[in-house]
Amino acid sequence: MTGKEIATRLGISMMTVSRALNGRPHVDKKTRDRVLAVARKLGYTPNHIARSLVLKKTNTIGVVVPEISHSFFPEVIRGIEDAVYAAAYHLILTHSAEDYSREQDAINTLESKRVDGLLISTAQTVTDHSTYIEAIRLGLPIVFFDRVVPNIGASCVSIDDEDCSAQITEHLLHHGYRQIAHLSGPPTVSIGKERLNGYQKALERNGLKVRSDLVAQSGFHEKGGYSAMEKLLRLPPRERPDAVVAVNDPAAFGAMKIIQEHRLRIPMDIAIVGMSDDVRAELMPTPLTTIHQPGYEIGKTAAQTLIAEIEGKSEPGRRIIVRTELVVRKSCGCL
Amino acid sequence: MTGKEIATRLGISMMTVSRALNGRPHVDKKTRDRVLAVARKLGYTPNHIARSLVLKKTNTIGVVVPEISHSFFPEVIRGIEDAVYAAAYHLILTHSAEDYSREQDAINTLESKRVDGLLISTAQTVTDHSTYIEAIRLGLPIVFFDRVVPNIGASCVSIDDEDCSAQITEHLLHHGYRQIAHLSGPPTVSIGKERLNGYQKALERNGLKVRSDLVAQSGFHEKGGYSAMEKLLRLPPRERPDAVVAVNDPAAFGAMKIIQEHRLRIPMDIAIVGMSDDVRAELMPTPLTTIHQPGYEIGKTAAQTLIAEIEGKSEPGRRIIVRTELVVRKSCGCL
DNA sequence: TTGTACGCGTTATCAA
DNA sequence: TTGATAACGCGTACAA
Repeated sequence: MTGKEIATRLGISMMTVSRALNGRPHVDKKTRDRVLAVARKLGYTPNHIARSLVLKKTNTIGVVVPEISHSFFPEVIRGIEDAVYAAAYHLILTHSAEDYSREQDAINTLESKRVDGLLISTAQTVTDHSTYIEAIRLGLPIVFFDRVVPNIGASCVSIDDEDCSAQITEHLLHHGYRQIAHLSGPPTVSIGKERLNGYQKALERNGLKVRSDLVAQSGFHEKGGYSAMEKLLRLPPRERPDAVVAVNDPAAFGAMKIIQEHRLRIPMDIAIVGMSDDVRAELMPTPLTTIHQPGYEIGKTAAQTLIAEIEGKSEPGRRIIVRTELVVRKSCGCL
Repeated sequence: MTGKEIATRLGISMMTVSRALNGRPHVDKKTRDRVLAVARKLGYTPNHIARSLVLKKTNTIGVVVPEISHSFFPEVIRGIEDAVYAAAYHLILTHSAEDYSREQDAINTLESKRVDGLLISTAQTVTDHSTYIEAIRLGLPIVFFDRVVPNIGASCVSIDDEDCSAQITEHLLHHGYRQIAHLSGPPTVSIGKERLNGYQKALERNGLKVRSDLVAQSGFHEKGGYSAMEKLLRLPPRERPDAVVAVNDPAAFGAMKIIQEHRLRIPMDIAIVGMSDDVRAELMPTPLTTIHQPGYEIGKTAAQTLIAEIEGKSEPGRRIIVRTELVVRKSCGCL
């Protein structure tokens, strides 16, 4: 079913059909009604592919996430979907599985599919930003979210990672902990670096030295948290941490597991805090103190920002910070 | 950057460029190398829109899920994404937010975008199947997953809901429970109906009558589970259930909450089981016995089935059952 | 109000 | 091995 068929069937021109179907002016009401009637009867479906080709606009945005199934990103995607739906856009979803070359693959195809813009949260293994820069140079708007790449001309939507990390570290300091360790994320990813910075600055602001033996790289997952914590527990008793700031909740879960296997008590022997407020955080044997990261809002804001840029209503290169909230539970020992 | 530009720049025809770029035969090796070199230098990106228009093939499938953020569907989507990526297809994601008209909207746009096939899990409020039937009639393959619509010519991938429900009900029966209640899903959705059937059949097979006062409609969410259970707890003590089969884990969580508010003990006073194996199930104060639903596998299988049908390698109308597993924890009282 | 010509970027077909 | 032509379905610009 094409517009042309409707046209010949009605003995009118394709143009009139097009105008009628799109609710454009300059078409007689009677003609319009006849067109709409025939269209409905014949089950006409407009062909967005053809339309996109001539208009050079797909009303589609491409999304690249590093991971689909861990509670935070689904929330973000829901926020994106809501914003995108409200603006009558659509969403091609790809995931990089934390793999750089797969991410590049995704970006290339998304470009081939002529999406109007890109929403990206970078993979852990990303080191080179040339793909992003090239896309931007060619006029394809990009908005980064959560794991962002600032200062290359793209807008970024995230929480203030450094500040969050400093805030939760200071929460521990104010409650008397002095040997505070950090389970750090991959240093290649923005949030890994910034959360480490926040942790260090909080210590320094409070007159403590940063001890490098108290920083263990865990990555973002439970397994990494487990083994990084294992390393810290091997320190001589007097040098062991009395509290731990994990780069995110899953890493904290892994750490909590091995702490318990060592028959140490949380928070009495070791306090621990996370970041992200995973669904599981409040259900742990000792509920986890953490920072709530509003995934839905991050997604929605990122999508709205991107669409505004696509439509020329907003300039690229903005840095948008979404507000977070400290959620105090039992694992930090102050309740 | 278009193929035509490469052609004029090299003084050859567009067709030769096309052949070279797509690795087709009948093009001189030297010519091919020159084309590829220029393409790279100029940053040429093939235009899938134009290609799709002439080929009548987008290599894209549309996915409609009722809900994005609740642990099961993200798993499914990850499975879909993996299968789709492996077959060099892409994925347009939409969500219906359990709303029928929004689902129809999504299907219509997906048709307009000329996706090669549809992967659907129906919204709760769906009553009318004509949109699906019409799409199938027009030659657009559909595969339903999880919440399926059998017997309309589309393949369905799901667990055997009736059997699962019967199995977990019999697990309770074998352990001596006799007044078993059911928190049921919406009767309009396949899994709601079938799980109710399974529950009833299990009772009947074991010589028990189904008591309608022990069936309370909870829907799929925590809140519904809470209020449905509230109703059951208002029964006179002797008529109260000694065990509960919830239609899914979230409904069970809601029920557990009010059971505890009534200072009743799980499983001593009331045993309870769920279905779906939510991430939170094992972390509840009393870990929940449930049936593990392999979301990743459901998604992957559904996508593979759809792609096979798109490519004519498989016939529609198949009924694929994915294996499940009973996960026994403390809430059923047999540990 | 309506219609005509042309173009969007690509591929299939057939001829050279 | 190469190229010319037509076609995919629609919208813009202009003319009638």
